[in-house]
Amino acid sequence: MKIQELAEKIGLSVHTIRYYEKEGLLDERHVQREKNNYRTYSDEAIERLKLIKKFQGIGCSLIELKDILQDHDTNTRTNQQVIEWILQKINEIERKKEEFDRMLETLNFMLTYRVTLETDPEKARSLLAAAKLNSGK
Amino acid sequence: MKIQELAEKIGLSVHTIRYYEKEGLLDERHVQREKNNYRTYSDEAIERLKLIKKFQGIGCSLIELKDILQDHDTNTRTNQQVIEWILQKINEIERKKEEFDRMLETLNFMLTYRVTLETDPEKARSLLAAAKLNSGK
DNA sequence: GTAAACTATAGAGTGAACTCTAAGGCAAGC
DNA sequence: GCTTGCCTTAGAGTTCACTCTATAGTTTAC
Repeated sequence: MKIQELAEKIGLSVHTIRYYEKEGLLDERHVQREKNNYRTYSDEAIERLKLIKKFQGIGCSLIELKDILQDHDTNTRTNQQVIEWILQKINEIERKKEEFDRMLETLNFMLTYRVTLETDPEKARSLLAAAKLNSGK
Repeated sequence: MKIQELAEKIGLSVHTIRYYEKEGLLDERHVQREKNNYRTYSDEAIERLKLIKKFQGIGCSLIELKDILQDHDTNTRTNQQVIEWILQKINEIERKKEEFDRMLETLNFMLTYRVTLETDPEKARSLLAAAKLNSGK
């Protein structure tokens, strides 16, 4: 498939896809050239780009991904190093999930405050005051 | 308290704190000027900056935060709009948590693959092949 | 009283990840 | 065969969130 088709399939711009290639995130398994110099993408390219998007979603940089996503036979990283990285990422995500839970609590309080403000501003202020006392503990 | 003390307390640089002020994330409740033009920060500034850090951790931009964190009496946003924003954020976080769970699955698979590769490369390749079949379903 | 350490400002520089532009080559439809 | 649209490249521009520099004024410690 050609670049635009791929772009539409995965929701990236053609610019971004070419940029990722330039940054070394795609290799010959994902993209080849035709006689006219046009890029042709394999189905593996779809999977690869989806994986990149996933990893980006959890806050990985492109450089990090480049290092890690390379096949085991290219030896910029040893298998042990990759295992270390994966374990670390798993840990990071666990911690982020906890952070999200704390954030949900904060947002829920903000919501209660704002909703109360609509109907009973007096009560809202007392909620705020109570929260301040709690935070100061 | 002066800027450096605040910076040390919350783990930001003095540059960043001044930058946040310039971007409208702090107001007179958080920072005032002394006769010598030095900034003095209230305890509320600590809370505010901690909150900003929290929100940043879940991927909010500073512009977004500026809009939302302003007190209800400043009317760039109505209370209803803020409530909408909070509900949307809660939703976003719930979805992100799901994404994290899927990501953990992916990472766990990658880990299994890499660990297997250490001891039994043949088996590792069959894991990969099985995964490809599954992804194509 | 002077040197070191802090404060202020304006504005330049950085790095990541795009995003867009210009200038040209190929391809498909009429 | 020509227009429209997609493809190529190199490289410039953008945005975000800092981060740093230069220059100058103020405060503190000895």
